[in-house]
Amino acid sequence: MVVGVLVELSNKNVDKIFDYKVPKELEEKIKIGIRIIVPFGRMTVQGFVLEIKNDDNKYELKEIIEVSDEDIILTGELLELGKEISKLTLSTLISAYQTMLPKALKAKRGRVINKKFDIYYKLKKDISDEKLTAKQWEIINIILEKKEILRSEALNISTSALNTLIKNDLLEEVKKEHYRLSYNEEVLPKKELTEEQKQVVSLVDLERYDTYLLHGVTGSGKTEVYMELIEKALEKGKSSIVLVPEISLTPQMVSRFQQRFGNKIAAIHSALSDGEKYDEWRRISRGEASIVIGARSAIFAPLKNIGVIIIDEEHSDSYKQSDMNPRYNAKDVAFLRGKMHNCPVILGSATPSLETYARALKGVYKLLNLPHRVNGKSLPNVKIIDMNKEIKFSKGHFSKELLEKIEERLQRKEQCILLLNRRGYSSFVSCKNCGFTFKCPNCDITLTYHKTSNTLRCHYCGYGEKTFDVCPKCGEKALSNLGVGTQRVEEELQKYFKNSKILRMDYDTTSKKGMHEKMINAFKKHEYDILLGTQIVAKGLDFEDVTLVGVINADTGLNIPDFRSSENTFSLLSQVAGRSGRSSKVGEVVIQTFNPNHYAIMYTKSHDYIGFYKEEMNIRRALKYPPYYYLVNIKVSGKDEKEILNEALKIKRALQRNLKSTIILGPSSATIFKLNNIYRYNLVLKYKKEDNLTSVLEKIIEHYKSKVKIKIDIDINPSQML
DNA sequence: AGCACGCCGACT
DNA sequence: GTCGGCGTGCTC
Repeated sequence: MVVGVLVELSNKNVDKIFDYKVPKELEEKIKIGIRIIVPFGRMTVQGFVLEIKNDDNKYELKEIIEVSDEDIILTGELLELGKEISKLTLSTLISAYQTMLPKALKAKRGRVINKKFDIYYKLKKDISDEKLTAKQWEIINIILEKKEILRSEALNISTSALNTLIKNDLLEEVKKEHYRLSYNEEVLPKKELTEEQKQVVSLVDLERYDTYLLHGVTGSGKTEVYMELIEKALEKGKSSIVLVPEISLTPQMVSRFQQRFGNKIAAIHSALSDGEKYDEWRRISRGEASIVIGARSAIFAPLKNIGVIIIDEEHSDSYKQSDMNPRYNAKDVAFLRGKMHNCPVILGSATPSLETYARALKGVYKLLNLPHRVNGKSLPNVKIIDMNKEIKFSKGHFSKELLEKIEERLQRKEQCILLLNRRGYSSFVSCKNCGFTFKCPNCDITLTYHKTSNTLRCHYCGYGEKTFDVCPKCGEKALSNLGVGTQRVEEELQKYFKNSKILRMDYDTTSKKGMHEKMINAFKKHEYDILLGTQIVAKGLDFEDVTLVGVINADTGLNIPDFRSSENTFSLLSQVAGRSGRSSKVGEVVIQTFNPNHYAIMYTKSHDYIGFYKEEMNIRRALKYPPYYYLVNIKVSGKDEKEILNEALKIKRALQRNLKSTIILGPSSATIFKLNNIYRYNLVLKYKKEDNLTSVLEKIIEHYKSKVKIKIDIDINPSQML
């Protein structure tokens, strides 16, 4: 027997199948999709069996050393998906398979994560004639009652009694696999759907592949629609996948699914340990869990017979993996799986991405609308405050009006959410005398001030240094904090409202495991009056008593050098506005901005997605951006600045020679030009239709695959252009 | 990835 | 004359 093996090394040079002989005694363990260990060059590596073939002895083959698994890891569908992803993203096949699997199942040497077993004992024979001590009876009685006893429970009664029973051959050992996570089986009765929701559900055909866009305003009950569709699929014996942008940020969503579907769900999030992820994966693969909720990678859940795939907050850029290969989009994978399983894919959002909405208008996706909030509640009233006028009166970050409205809520014992948009802008230290700012010596990034540790830190490479008293450039004692940090705003806020309880939620306070959920629960229980935070507070939270949402600085996101900055700002503002007035009380939103006439802000005021869409589409058309054009980003990076630029220019010329209708921009230095002492140039391609694009890009990859000094990263349909 | 092969500069 | 620099190529 000969097997075709894909080895663990992610390198274009070994991105192919290597043949190995299988020793007779291992033959019966061999299946397509399991992992094996093979000698490779002078190394020993793990790999996946992708082919089983007959001995054709073309040349001397090495033998495989060991079979690593009992069960198949890569099933037929996953094998197929990996091939598609590798083609779509121009990445190695092995990198595609590796991203599809939990860490414990990746082909890799090192720490092995094992299944966990519980040991039980049951009776081996009739014990009626046996003479037993009191302690032994205690153990036996439990077995008689429950048929078996957990080893640890028996040990608790008496170690020696248990050992005697085992020695006398009365007990039989039973091993049962133990999952590291457990779910509550209890479910709550489901909510009755509104007419609008019922209508939407009825329009989805669960018997065939199609993509639907569920465009529902905040508070319109999209989640109820998802759950109904999942239930319908479940009735047909089918499973489902629900993707959420950042599952650790949406514990409320998970608990709602848990309450409806009990232990049929498997929630995969980054807070799980590797062992827990491994267990969840196997529960899914064995069909013990049929509803998978998770972030991007959950799209690869090894479910059989999928009935519906749901992508919530579909506009979120977290569905695109942009930091490493394969640079895939979970939405594309969802379409592939939808086709394979012949089931619908539902994209849900209050503010769909322009690409998605354009396709829905063209009829490529079916458009479903939920234009109203449930129970006849209206969207909150949005007030825009021009901070240009305000700045003369206030010294801090708050307008008079926002402060008054917060005060009102405090009086009425209602709650507020305040958003500090820190994206692309955080607190940095600069010299008032000479303008000097601290930058990272490895990256080209302004260092961020961290008050707790009194250090300046680089957010990209982690570099840190102690803060100075005097400016290192001019020697003046004129250093000051600029920019807005959540900590500073919190202090300011506390000064205005001495007796209020403020909860600050940002990356620093929520990075500890479980903290995020704890904070949300505490706020829900009204242990705090004001929730102040970054993006985190904008996402899908549902608090009854929140009647005011304040946006402290709506503008920062607009200044990011990315063609999607308006879209992202509109989306963020709309999302956070949607947190207000979700129950019986009327909600209000206050947006502070220095650009009160910017369309992204104006359309937020009128809750007018369509208006925003039309205006933004005009800009995209004029500037030749998606959805009118497709983009490809080619990153050329390396240690030698001149050499990198030269190579980038060479690539540009090669592209110009081979592509007819593509616009080629650059090379331009990346937004972060120097990162960890590596220089980066970007080439951007814009095209509508270019038949031989893939083959041209493949040639470039091929040409650079063995060059150590120059790295080429290609991102097709990039989510951001940084 | 890791390791050998191989072809040019400064030395016991 | 040799040691060792690392650029290039190969791994069933």
